[in-house]
Amino acid sequence: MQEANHTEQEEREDPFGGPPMDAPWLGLESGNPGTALAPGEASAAGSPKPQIDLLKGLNPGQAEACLHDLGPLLILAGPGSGKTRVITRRIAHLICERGVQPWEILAITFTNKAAKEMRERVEAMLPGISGLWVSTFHSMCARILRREIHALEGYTRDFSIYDTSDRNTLIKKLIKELNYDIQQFRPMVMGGWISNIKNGMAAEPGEFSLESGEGMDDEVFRKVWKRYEQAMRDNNALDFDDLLVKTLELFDLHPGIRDAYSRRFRYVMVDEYQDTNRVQYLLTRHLSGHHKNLAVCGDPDQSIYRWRGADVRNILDFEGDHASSKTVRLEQNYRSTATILKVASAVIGNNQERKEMELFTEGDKGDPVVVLECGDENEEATEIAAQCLGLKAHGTSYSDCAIFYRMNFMQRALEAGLRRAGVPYQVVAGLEFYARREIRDLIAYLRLIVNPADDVAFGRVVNAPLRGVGATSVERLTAWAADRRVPLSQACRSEEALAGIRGRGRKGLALFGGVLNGLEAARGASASDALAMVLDEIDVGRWIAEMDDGNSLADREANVDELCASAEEFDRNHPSVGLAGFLENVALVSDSDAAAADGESVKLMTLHACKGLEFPAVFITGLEEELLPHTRALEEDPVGGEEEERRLFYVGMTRAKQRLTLTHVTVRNYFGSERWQNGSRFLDELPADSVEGLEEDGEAAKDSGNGGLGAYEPAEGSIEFHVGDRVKHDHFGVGRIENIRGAGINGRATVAFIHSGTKELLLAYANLKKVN
DNA sequence: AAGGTCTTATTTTTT
DNA sequence: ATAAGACCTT
Repeated sequence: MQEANHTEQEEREDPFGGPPMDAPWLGLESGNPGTALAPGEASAAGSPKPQIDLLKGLNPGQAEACLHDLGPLLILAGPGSGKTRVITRRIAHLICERGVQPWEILAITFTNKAAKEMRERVEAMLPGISGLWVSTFHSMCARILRREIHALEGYTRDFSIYDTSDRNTLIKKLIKELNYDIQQFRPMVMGGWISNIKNGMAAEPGEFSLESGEGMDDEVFRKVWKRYEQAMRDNNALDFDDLLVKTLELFDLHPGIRDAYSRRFRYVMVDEYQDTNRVQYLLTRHLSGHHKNLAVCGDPDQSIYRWRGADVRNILDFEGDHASSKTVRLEQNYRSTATILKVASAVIGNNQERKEMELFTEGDKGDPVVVLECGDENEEATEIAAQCLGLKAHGTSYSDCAIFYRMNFMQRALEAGLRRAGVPYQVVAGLEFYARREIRDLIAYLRLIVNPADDVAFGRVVNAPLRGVGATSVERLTAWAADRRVPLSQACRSEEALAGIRGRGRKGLALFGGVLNGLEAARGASASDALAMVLDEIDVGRWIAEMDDGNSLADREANVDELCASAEEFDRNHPSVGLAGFLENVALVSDSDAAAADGESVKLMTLHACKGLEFPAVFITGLEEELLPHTRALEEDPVGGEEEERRLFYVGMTRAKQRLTLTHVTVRNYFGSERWQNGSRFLDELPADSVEGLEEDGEAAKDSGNGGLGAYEPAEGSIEFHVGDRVKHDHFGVGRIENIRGAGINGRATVAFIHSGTKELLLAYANLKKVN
């Protein structure tokens, strides 16, 4: 529109109307609005003074990366090499020593959690700083689009952001409308393809060979895809991939807009660069295109999201891609023992597609890595639980322990084992708050307020609470609305549309129309006010009382309260941003870091979820063929798949600071049936001299049981206890065994202590001694 | 429009 | 084994 006329004009005003940013939707920006220094003040006062000496404690490589000024920079950062430190110090250095203004720096991370951490660390060094952009690709794009999307045909700044499930809902509807069988053409699969294409995994839909291999499927797919794109436009909605793709489109179509951004960002930094996909690569290129001061940081060996479109080549080819780029290797590790590092390095050394790295540490050698073979997954769980108890007894906190697994189903047996042993645990990641039904419905109401064209949101709530509006009524309404190219939220308030619908459905739709009318007033309201209006309008109390999912009313009430609280908090932190900002926050900022409110508990997570974390004691379970390398990864691509699985294993191992234990079982229960498991090929890659409990050449080299290290071998089974024995316990004193149940590692004795009462103790840890 | 039965698929997950 | 979802019945 106006932009089209502008494009030839090279100069364009700063898209932000001058620093600092005027719409800190997502808290992307450092500095909170209340205390932020106006940029004028900052420059008038000269460069801000850092709280610490910015180069203090940095090793030569770190310092070099930190001091790098102009031109492309590749930071190859091994695990535990202090890369976040380097990035944050470099930001501070640019601002303090080189006179760079905060708003001239863009730092991109992969998760909101990482962005938050980075922002906090910069703020700690430079209190009061404001205007710095630290954000994820998605948040950044959402922010750019809110400002610029009117330049793209068919969208307004009130666009909705669809998550994966919204996307699938829409695709399902479209497949049905096209009269295809959703059993044959699964919405999820179709959605996945669309996403893959957008992420640049395939340039054209035709390049996808579909499983059934028939040309028909390809045609169906194209039709659905096309229809989907149209529907998204009609709904004024963008999915996660669109956020990036549309921004790219915007830059391609409107060089003036692109230039305004790339001029503004004198320095661009991208963290976890090994996980960028094609679209992110192109965005990065555009944004850093003017000044060419692009610094990327990452580790090819930790690229584990290929299945999601990440392309390691982006980092592997960085040097070839950017003439005169400088490369810094961060190879000193500050996390793990020398032994763990040696083992991990040996394994990853088997990968071909990588950059050679020589990790080293000045730390201790530490204990050998322990390999444990267990009978089945229950024994595996019990064994690990036992080790956790043992570690605890020796002064390690439960929160210092973490258990990783390749697949989620393995979580169950582990949980059960920990519960049996009384070890407190916490599953990291888990189900998100916003995935709950009542929350999703309320969000859909809010979305509908901001973006009346959002038919998916409409479909979600038109009959929630129940108004007697069924599939037939909605279909009728949809047909009417489609003819007139009008959104459902408008159609349901049209007399004419309702005339074509009979009975309960008509009444319900009219009722819903009334609700929407009542919510008109919420349009310009703050998040919490709008939410309050929704709650009032739909009579929440009755609604959640009638709801019949597996959850208790109290849970649902608590969830609603929590949503209210988070809306209020958002309003407090972002005054004058309003409802649209809150919705964006909800869509893009999953509150997984809020769930990480740890405590004294062992952490359970998938190998993917462990990236970026560290723990003194790490257990990696399921080192078995088919599982770690996972069969499906190998099927897709035997070589690349194996390498990616090896990287996954490497990421897991390098989380460990002190102790690393690897477990595998002989029989594992898979979806109901038992499966015999062979040890993982990766076990053969462990250097024997640094590992304990490894089978030698297939012979079951059973435990040589030498104590000393990680395995707190429970009393070695050497001491036999019987009912009636007098025993001594370090803490409880002397007592008599009343009962024994279970055997081996599970053995528990009920002991009546003279001074401490009767206790049931796990023989494995109680460290009981016989006394006469 | 709701309830009951049957089928089906179950890597990894952020945004 | 299990759970979610689709289909069919009332």
